[in-house]
Amino acid sequence: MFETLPGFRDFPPEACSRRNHLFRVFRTVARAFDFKEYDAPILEPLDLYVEKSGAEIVGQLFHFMDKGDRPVALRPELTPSLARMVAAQGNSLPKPIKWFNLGEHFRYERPQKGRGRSFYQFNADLLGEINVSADAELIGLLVAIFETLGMSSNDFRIRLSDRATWVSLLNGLGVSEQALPAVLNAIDKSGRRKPEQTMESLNEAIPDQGESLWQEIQNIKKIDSLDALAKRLGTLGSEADALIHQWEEMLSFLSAHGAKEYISIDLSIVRGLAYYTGFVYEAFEASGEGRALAGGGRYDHLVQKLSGNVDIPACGFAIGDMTLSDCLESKGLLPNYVLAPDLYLVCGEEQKKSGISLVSVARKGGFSTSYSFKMVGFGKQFKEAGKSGARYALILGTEEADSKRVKVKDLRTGAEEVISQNSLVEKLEEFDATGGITT
RNA sequence: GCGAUAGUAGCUCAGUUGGUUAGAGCACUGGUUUGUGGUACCAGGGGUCGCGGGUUCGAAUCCCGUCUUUCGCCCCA
Repeated sequence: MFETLPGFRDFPPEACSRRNHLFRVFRTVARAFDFKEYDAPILEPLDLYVEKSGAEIVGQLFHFMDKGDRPVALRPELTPSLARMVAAQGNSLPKPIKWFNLGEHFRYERPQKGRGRSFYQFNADLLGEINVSADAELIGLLVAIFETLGMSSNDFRIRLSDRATWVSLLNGLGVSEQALPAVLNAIDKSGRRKPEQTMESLNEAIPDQGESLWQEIQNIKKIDSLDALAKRLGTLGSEADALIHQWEEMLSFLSAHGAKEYISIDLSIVRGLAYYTGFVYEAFEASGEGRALAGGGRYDHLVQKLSGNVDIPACGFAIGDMTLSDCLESKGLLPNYVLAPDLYLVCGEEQKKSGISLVSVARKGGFSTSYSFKMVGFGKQFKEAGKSGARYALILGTEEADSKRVKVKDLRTGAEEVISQNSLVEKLEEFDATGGITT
């Protein structure tokens, strides 16, 4: 027997329909925000990812040499492909660019709760706009997706932070430009590491000041309101005014989006990646347990880094399907879908062929229809009709066939009505419009 | 890559100090039923007990290895 590779999943119909439910919501809400769907290759040159993330990334990729001796990798993320695409079309694209994608991604990592080697991600990015209203639009989209999936403010929260604020605060603490990436990285990890480990990392970045810096960082991480932030920034002069203004703008835009109730100001969010430049955020289940449901932020210089010539500001976020499915399931928000036809044909052996012709008419009229492939009795066929979950049985015996009619039985109410075969589709639509057949 | 946990039918699980032909429920298929359905009753199919080796007269059971699952570490784009 063969099994799926570790970290990969099969999707039999029920699981597939649950997955497609997520996809449907992603697409519908993204369109409501006027984001355009795009796609990119699943297989890319290995260097595309090395360029962005460094050589260490290779160990976490599915990669191999193709038959033309090209080093290639299954995509672990979409941003580099997006940057290439945007850069290729350069300045000819009207701004802002609002694009989204829904696709499978691959990472060669140890499978764990909420993390596999193959997973689906919804990516939304907004490029060519520097104003915070763009960042707010994306968080608005994220919130709208979660709300459409049935979650409320009791179910999830978005922790909002700002890299620019961190950079100013750290500058104020005497952290040099060169040491910044390492310090930010240590801050990002500090939430899931022992304090000693963080201090060690900080000492490496800034010799002998790790301990005092760690004290300050812990204080900053506790900031959870605009007032507290303003107080802390107060010592920085005019730079502080600009930062506070950005925060105020952001929060008032989020209010306008109806997203404010989901937002927690939380400076402990930094995100591991070096390329974030502005607001960053992560969505979590309300209890704070588990992996992030989604994450994103502003990355104003990444496109230039990857493309070499086109400089375009950008922000975006991604939602992974595994943590989200787990979360929705635990809240009973992933209903089991009934994959049922609308109609089921019940007929005598003599009427099989004309029955299938009738089925063909119903199908063209938009009604999903099944029938038994075997010659079995009426009783058996009714049993199968019931099991199929169909709303109506189409009954075609000698009585009906002789008079070019067909009996329609509402399998929920048990009521029946004999109608002309010519009017099948229109009568079925009528039955559905009035809530079925009643006696 | 490291540590822990588990693996018996499609699913959930029994299986005695090692002892005859490995079981149950659900699911599936067929029948009771050749014009009225999901119930009921009856029957059936389906297992190299994860895989490989070892101990033993005899292994689902004990030992070793290996693969896979789940959880944690590392990492988390």
